[in-house]
Amino acid sequence: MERNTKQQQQILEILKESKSHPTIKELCDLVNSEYPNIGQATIYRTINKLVLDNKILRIACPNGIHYDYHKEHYHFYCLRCGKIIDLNLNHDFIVNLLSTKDLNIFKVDLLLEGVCPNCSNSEVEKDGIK
Amino acid sequence: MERNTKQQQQILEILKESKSHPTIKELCDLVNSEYPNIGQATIYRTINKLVLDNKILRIACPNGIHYDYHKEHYHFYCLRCGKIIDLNLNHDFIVNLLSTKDLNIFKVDLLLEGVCPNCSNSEVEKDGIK
DNA sequence: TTGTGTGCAAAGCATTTGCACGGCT
DNA sequence: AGCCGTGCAAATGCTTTGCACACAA
Repeated sequence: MERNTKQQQQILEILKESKSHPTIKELCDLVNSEYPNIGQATIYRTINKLVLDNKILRIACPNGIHYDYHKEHYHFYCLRCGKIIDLNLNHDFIVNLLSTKDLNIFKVDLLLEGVCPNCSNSEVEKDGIK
Repeated sequence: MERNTKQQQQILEILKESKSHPTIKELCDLVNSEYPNIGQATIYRTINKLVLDNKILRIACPNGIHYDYHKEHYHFYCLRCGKIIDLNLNHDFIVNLLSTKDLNIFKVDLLLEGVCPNCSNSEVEKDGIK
């Protein structure tokens, strides 16, 4: 039977409170700065379980995997600064868009890539994406 | 200056001819079965370059990264059998859907996850997704 | 001819795993 | 009390890198 341990609650809480979309490494640092005795194996095991249980989101960006507590929204990845911006697209609309197919859609994984307003406005590297 | 080597052409050709959406490992096997003396470092370097140059697609699935020669289409990942199915969604439509934002969209990364018709019809594991 | 790309092997990381112990239930 | 989850450290596996050589330009 499945147990609800203090560590799992604490890890989920840290991710929930994090404003950013941390990578595993960043999450380990966040967790360990508050709870130094949680081992990284536990963090990996917990995160993997949470993803499988659909309790958190796994965002596959060009610069690696990020995690997000909130669900039912999508993300934009800035190719210049790497910032991840939350998008409030209508979830049902997108699912409807795809429901003409004879496929049972459980999950929509959508990541937009481009240049965020900050980077668009900056004068640096205006000659193109690298 | 950038060189156009035989190895790069051969690797791209193998990926182009592959009907599936191979992982790096599968691609290495495919390439080496035809060209045994291409080293895996070369395959990694080539693939990474091709992705950066937007010549091939990098599909981040729950079971790992897959690659695809064809562009301008999207994918469905079957949570049961892991098969990847090409979707012919209208690219412009999806981009328009998102263009209301003040973001410069360069690329749309869309992966649908669910159960494919094959797996839906099969009697096995009909009690749910694992 | 020149310098980038390749092949090999080793290094470097990220992630997983084995095992003994701790603590939910 | 029983047993799943944890912590530690080691193992594993994937990806990158250093270096000498090959070959495209």
